Amino acid sequence: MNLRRDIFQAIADPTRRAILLLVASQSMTAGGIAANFDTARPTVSKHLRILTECELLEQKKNGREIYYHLNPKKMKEIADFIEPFRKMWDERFNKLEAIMKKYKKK
Amino acid sequence: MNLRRDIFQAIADPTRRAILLLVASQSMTAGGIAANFDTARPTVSKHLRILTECELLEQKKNGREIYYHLNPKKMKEIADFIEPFRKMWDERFNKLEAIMKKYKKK
DNA sequence: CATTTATGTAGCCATTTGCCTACGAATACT
DNA sequence: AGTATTCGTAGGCAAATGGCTACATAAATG
Repeated sequence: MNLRRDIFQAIADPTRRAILLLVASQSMTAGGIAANFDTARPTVSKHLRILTECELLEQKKNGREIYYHLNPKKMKEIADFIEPFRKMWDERFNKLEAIMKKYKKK
Repeated sequence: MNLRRDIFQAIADPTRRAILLLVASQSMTAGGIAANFDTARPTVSKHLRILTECELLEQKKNGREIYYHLNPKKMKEIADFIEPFRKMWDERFNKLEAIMKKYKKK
């Protein structure tokens, strides 16, 4: 399981999306994360590796435990992709944009 | 090439993301879309099928031509996934939210 | 120091993916 | 009618994916 390591590929797997949501609020150990899934621990470990390699997650070692936490900057890259489409459905967004323009002028 | 047809899987492929961006501003025919890529036309056709099956694209037949156009509602589903993470990087978003609250109160 | 605990890695396997070359179906053109 | 054009589908293939069972490594624990 190598090659093709980009955020979109990473996000494509349901388990990996679940991991991201799980770690969003607080950092968790590899084991703690794995405990939330039915798949074998090494399988989750592989998912963590993929998420880490594409920098959606970051590690922080603490003794023999490894904590994983989200990297918001990388999450933003996904948002950036859909941003051009946003105006196509979100009127509220346009309204806010308009307000923001006024706000900046002041 | 069957099974597992969801937006995230669809978005995972670079060619398919390019197609979405291409069709964003205007609807295009299958051939017109394929002309923008180096891959064989049937390959692009398959990508179009996948995007259509997961409802990111919609077809509109016109004679022997088939026009593809974006379905913003489905694009929003991707945005919905990252929405919970947005506050982690976008201060501007928070600022706008604050302003919006005031705005609504009036 | 031997043992348990927390993780990652190796290697194997079935399934899925993306791509290509025919080929088929339907509509337009002469 | 016969031919050209626009598309989708079938089938085959190499590579990637996700999962599992050992096994390796490294840090706590008794």
